[in-house]
Amino acid sequence: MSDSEHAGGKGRRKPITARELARLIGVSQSAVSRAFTPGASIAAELREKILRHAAEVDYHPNAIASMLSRSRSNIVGIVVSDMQNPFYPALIEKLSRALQQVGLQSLLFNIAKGSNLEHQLSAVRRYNVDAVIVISATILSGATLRWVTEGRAAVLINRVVDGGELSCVACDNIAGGRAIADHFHQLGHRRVAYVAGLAHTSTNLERQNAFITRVAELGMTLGGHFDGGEYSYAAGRRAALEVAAKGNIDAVFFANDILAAGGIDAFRDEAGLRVPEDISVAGFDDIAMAGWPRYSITTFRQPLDEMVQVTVGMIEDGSCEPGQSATIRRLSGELIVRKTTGPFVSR
Amino acid sequence: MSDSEHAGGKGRRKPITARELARLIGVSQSAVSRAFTPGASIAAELREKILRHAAEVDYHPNAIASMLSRSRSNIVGIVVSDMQNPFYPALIEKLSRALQQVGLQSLLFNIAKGSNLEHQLSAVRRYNVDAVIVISATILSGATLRWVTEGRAAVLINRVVDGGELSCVACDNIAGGRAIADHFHQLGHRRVAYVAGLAHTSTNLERQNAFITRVAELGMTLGGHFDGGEYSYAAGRRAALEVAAKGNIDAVFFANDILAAGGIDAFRDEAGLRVPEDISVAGFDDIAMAGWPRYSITTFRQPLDEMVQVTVGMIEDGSCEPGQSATIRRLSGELIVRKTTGPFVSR
DNA sequence: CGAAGTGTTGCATACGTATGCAAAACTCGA
DNA sequence: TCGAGTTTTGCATACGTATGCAACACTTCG
Repeated sequence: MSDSEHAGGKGRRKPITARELARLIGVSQSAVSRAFTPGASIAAELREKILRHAAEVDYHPNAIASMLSRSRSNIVGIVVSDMQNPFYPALIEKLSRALQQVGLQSLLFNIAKGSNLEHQLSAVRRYNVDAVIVISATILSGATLRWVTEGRAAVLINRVVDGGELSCVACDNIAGGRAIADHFHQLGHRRVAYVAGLAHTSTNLERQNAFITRVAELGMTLGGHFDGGEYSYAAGRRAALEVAAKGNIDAVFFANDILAAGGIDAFRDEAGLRVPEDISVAGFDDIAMAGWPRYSITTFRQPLDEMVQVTVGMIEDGSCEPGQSATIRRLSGELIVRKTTGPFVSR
Repeated sequence: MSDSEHAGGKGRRKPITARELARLIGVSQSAVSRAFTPGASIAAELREKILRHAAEVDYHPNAIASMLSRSRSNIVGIVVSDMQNPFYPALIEKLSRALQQVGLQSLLFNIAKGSNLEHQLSAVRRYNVDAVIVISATILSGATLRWVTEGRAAVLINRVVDGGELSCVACDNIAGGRAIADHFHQLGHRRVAYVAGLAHTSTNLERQNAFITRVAELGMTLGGHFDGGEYSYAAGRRAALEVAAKGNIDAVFFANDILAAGGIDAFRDEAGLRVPEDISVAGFDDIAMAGWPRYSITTFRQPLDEMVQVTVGMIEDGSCEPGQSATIRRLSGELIVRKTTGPFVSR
């Protein structure tokens, strides 16, 4: 039973290295490296020869060694904390695809809500990610700032931080809040309510303030302001029950679509209200489900593709590097009127 | 304007290395390494001293260098191709959390449906991931097998491959298909239909065959067998319209909940059928949405937590290494009866 | 007090690729 | 044919940590 190297057994055999391949062909290891480096100084002829032999012996450059040598990982850390809201998976999917498009991989840091962030942050740092994308409303601003102080490229998506040191990409929540208020007003509603997700998050504050301000400007009454405590279906349901219990509300703006979905179900099935005949409901984000007939939620659409494009652009051109002054990109969204809002009917 | 090293500016300053820290304290670089390695041979006293100084100068071990040195990355590649179905984000979230729990990070490989897999597979290989978890029904069996032949630890979730060379973790789809058939039969339905997602996937085949077989055993009639072409809301809707057009069907088993959701909406809103009075509907997976009152789908629940636990276990104990004989773990699910199925009413 | 045993530390090197620099090969015009 | 200019190639080293091995310190027992 010979144990020669071409045994081809099932065990994990050590992959071939650039140096071995080089010796095999009779060139230098540098040549192999250059053959796999686009734009490197190498004759086209030699490159092809090397690539051909590489394919034969199944050589793949070791990305780890490359990272160490170049002090660059080609990996982007994506920090997320809530994958239950379909908006985030949708965003992550588009992001990771766009990043792969430009040769970057996505290392997922799925941070648990309660646990100590410090420990998780240290993981982000040990892996020398080229950039960090934070897609989370729940991370404390202080900790996030510390990363950038640490000197790492970073982009916050769907969240804006005041300090002016972090680059952000977000939808124009102000315009969104106003648009919903205008829409309610146009339909004839006069007593409206707002349901928050997480009260202290920037997205919530922006939508909330814009909505409330516009409501006042238009002479409508803010009949209530509720806080779900989280951006979830269950929270929307709870808030809706409070709204229903309070009574005398024409229209409700939920801080996002998942809340709205929970709210709509609670109104219809638990509070005995018809939507939109008895009460109008609007959400935010325009997740896929919002377009389904069972919900058909009037909402403010976030420009997902554009957000992704801008974010990847910032990472590519280095404009989110710590040296640069932070960019804040506000992308405009779009009011999508569906069937959860309708004209006011006096009762 | 001095340019000294403590300038503390905003630019990305190079992180301190173990060797620098060592010189600073007056110990060897090995000592620093050992201080950060649990179980290494080092005096508790010295370790504490090193860790204290490390915290002061903000030293973090470079994970890249560690990977290269140990030929082990502590990274698990997660291969996904469809994040639209909420089942997958939910699974990924739980997986990444469980992996972090045991010190592993998740590198996300979000493979595009149409594009050439070869290119993406090579990325999986260049990063020396310790293991690969495939959570995708759409990857070709041949390509997947090639990875393992390549000699990498791998686990397939929610998909079983015949060759016996790959470890798999899956729900007992056979029992699920049977349970749905039994449930339909108990309710008095006699003419049933099946709606496939992707026809050639193992999950689909198992659910389908079990269902159809049991339907025959119980003396029911298979009134139709439809193929959505993908596991999506839109596909479910299309299939439901076909079912409705065909007519004379008592109950439909959709291959998963997303299909079922689309189907239910199409029955109710487009075909004018009541669910479950006119037609019963069952799904599979028990995604969060299936429990919402608007849908309240009767479904077969996959034991998500257990699947994650088993998968991480296989990676930890190395039982999915290429040398080992492949394990196939079948986890039992549970029929969840909700409101989309009801007793047969003669028409 | 010396020897054996145990626990701790440092030295030196390996991991696999990238790249500055110099040597070599090639091109082109005089 | 030779030299200047350009492209291509190889050499040598750096990247930062882990670890086998030997040296060292310390404990314990005879």
